[in-house]
Amino acid sequence: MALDDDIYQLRREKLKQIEALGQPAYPRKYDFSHTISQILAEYSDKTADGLEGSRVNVKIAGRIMAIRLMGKAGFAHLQQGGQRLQIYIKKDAVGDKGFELYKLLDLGDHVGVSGYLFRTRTGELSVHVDEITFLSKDLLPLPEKWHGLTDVELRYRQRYVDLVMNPEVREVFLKRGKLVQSLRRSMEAQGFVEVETPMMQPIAGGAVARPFVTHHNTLDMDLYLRIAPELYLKRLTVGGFDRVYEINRNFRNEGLGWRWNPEFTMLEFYQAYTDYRGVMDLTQQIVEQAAKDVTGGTRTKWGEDEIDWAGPNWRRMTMRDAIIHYWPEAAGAKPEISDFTSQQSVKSLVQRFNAAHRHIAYDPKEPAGKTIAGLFDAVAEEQLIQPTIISEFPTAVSPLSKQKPDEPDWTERWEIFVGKMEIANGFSELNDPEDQRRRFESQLKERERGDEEAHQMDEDYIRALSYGMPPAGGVGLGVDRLAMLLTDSHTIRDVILFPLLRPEKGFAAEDPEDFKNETA
RNA sequence: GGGCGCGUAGCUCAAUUGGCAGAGCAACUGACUCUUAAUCAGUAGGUUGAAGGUUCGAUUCCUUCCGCGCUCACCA
Repeated sequence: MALDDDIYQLRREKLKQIEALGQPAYPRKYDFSHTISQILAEYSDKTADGLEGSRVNVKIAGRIMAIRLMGKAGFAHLQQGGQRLQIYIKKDAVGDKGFELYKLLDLGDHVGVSGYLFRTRTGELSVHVDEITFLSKDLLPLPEKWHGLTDVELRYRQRYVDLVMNPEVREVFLKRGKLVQSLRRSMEAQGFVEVETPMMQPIAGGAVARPFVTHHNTLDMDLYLRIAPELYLKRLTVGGFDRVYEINRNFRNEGLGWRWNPEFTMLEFYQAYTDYRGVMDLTQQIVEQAAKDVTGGTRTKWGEDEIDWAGPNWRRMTMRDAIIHYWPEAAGAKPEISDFTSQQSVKSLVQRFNAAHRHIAYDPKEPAGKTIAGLFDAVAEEQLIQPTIISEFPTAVSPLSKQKPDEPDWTERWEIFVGKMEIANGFSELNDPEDQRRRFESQLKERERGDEEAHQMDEDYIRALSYGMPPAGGVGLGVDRLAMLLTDSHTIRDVILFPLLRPEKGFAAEDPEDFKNETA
């Protein structure tokens, strides 16, 4: 981008000429009488005669998205609030100075106009302008007017331009806003209290992921950007907040992909005196309600498929049943429930699957439960388009969940899958401090085995549990992924306004080391 | 990180077998007082991502690098 190129200079020149006409270059305010959407809503069905009979005076503001000059008159389309309205400027009506100003306008400029509503010969609702006020200059040219901006990199880097040019992008983010609103409303309706817990944590806990590290100078300590708020929210249940939730960012230092961004938004909530089944039903309701609030119905398009969010369409099965159900024919006879009990039989399942289907990584030293979870991802996740709740996860991959009373290798935990994505995760919260210590210790063994993502020991968390945490169910819900599903967006970057990108050449940030030295 | 693909004017895209780098929109000048992808006449705009190589000649072929996209493996 050249800020000193010809068009930029030329438009600066025009801005000076506009000032010479007595219009400030960057005025402070403009008192409009209507938004464009209000006018479209109120007057779209009024006839030409009707508008002439009782004249409607309006004052609107917007960005010029199309402009046509014809000698001593002209048209333009103003865009505001994602809507467009045509204006008609006639030299006789706006005067010499007003018309001079109109001739100095460019695509992308902001103006305010006052006038009355009428219909043109072709019937388009328009404003017959009697006064133009200049509001702000667009010094850089907008992208081409009917293809818009399609270059994906530019769309993400210059989202402001993307939003001006592509109304469907604006729509996605309005829907995302409605989604978050709906989630908050559902939580509040159930008596949950919204809280904010640390983003910077001395121990990155509550999930299994690699964290980002940062440093606090005064305390001279490293801190982790949180990978989850979980352990803090559960401390709050110890403190007597029986129903708490937080909607905020988590940070995970992992790869990027169509459903992964290093920072992502999560709704996480904890409800005392219930278990995984209680929060399962609640989460299903919340999600179904969100679909209704965002889209107005319970059926949404998802690529080639249609997702039905209505209650009766939800399926529930255990992880083991899902592996059996979705077991590929090519991999031979379906597994039996008993195949999931011993290390040896799990290993042979993996071997059968790998031989027939595709290769999944397998480390014979890892716990059988971890292998089973990997097997589930490979066998079943790809098949789960319609809302499906998978329950009973291996204890080995669930260090914070309560075990099933009759099967200690399995936990009271579930996840919701929709459109081949995990969108929520909930469980009966482990509140026995001694059991929790043992789970952390076995995670530490995994860490020693080379699993960088295994959970760290958190002594203060165990101390909190030792004061007595009520029985509780807790849930994490991926807001970005739900937004993707409800807007038919097939990459997470289309529901994040400013996704992470490599820094642009020439726009590089200051070296953090320099900054450190300056402040030291 | 591996594999595949892409990078040409501000934007959207062309360029035959390796043979003069082009169009539309945007911009500039002029005409036009109901247009709407306004129209009409004219003008300007390029280190073809960068460096190197092959060749009489490279947007085109080769190598390296940079950037982007898709995809596979790990994470939600």
